[in-house]
Amino acid sequence: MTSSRTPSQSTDAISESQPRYRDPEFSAALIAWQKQHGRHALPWQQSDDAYRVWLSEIMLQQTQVTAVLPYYQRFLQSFPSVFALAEASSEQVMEHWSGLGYYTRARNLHQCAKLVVAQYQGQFPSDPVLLQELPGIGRSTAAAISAFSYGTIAAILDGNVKRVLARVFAVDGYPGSKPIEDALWLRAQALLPQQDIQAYTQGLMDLGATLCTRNSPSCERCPMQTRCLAYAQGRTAELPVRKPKKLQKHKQALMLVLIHEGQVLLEQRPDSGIWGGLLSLPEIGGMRDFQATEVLAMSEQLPAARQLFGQFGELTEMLALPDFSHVFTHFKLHVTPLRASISKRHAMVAEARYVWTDMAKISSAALPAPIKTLLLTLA
DNA sequence: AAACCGGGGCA
DNA sequence: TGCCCAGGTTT
Repeated sequence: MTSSRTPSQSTDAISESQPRYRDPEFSAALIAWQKQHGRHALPWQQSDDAYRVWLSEIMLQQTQVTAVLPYYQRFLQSFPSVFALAEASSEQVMEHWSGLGYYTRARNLHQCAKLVVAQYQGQFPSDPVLLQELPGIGRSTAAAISAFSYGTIAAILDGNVKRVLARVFAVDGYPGSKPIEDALWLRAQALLPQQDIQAYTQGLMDLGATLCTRNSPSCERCPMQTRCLAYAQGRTAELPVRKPKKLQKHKQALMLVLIHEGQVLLEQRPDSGIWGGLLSLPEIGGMRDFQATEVLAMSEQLPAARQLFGQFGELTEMLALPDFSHVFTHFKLHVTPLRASISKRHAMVAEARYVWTDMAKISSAALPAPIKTLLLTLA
């Protein structure tokens, strides 16, 4: 089998096992640019103390530099070492994080400090593989910490770096997808310099944060301009490829509007789930997923509606009111309100979760906004 | 209103 | 293992 290999196959096999896309000029240009034009005055750049580097990297996840600055300073004052942080109470830590957002970061931070003290005598490991086992530290953050603190040559790949690489190498496809992300990690690793890893890593971050921005990048000042494929192809606006918008989920619900002598029938919703614990209109069949192209098959549900209404009075008429919809974070709810009239209200209410409520009190009742709006138009 | 985001958590 | 989410900010 080996003897049948063509020369080109052999070459491919070799290049597979070695870093591909090697390009020493890329790192050289980036390092030179960083030293001259990059950011050097940030507080966490004044030390290679792993504790400070780690703290800054965690704070900078999903948070901009300007927002982090005051928190970083205050945090260091109160917790000057990993030991101080490990010994602090959760309340103290959360207090200092309060306002930064993404509070699981703070919980992971505290837990991580305790682990570093317990497992590593307060010394953050220099091996990115070990760093990555700690809570709140992923592959990219581990590489950044070890590079800045110990000079370890390891690749980062955060959102800024993805954007830079996708543009410079005109990488098509959504960078969040597995194959594209894998390809970008390969690039990031192959491009690593043999020295100046701090300036290189900082340069990647600076370039993405200051010049190679999402919108209207400053290509005229970019050290990569002559080698940027997206620039050459006039595609900086379309690269990196945006996340494919996930198709909207739709749910439908049939809701009953039973109004009699100035009162409306409401139902207490379960504590969990949408509109948890609020009063709402009684619902038939629950909220069901449906395709946007489908038409609500209301006729199938009319018997159930008739039966429910019948518990509360002598049904005389039912008619569908106009549909309305309401957008939630994860789906769009389409509601068909079904209006009923009764000639006489039964004395007994079938279940305690149903309550007759004065229409005059609707505006001050704890109802979901779209339901309240509907009822107010009927009042 | 819609895109974006590193890591965690869960199918 | 791979996908999706929570919980924020920015455009």
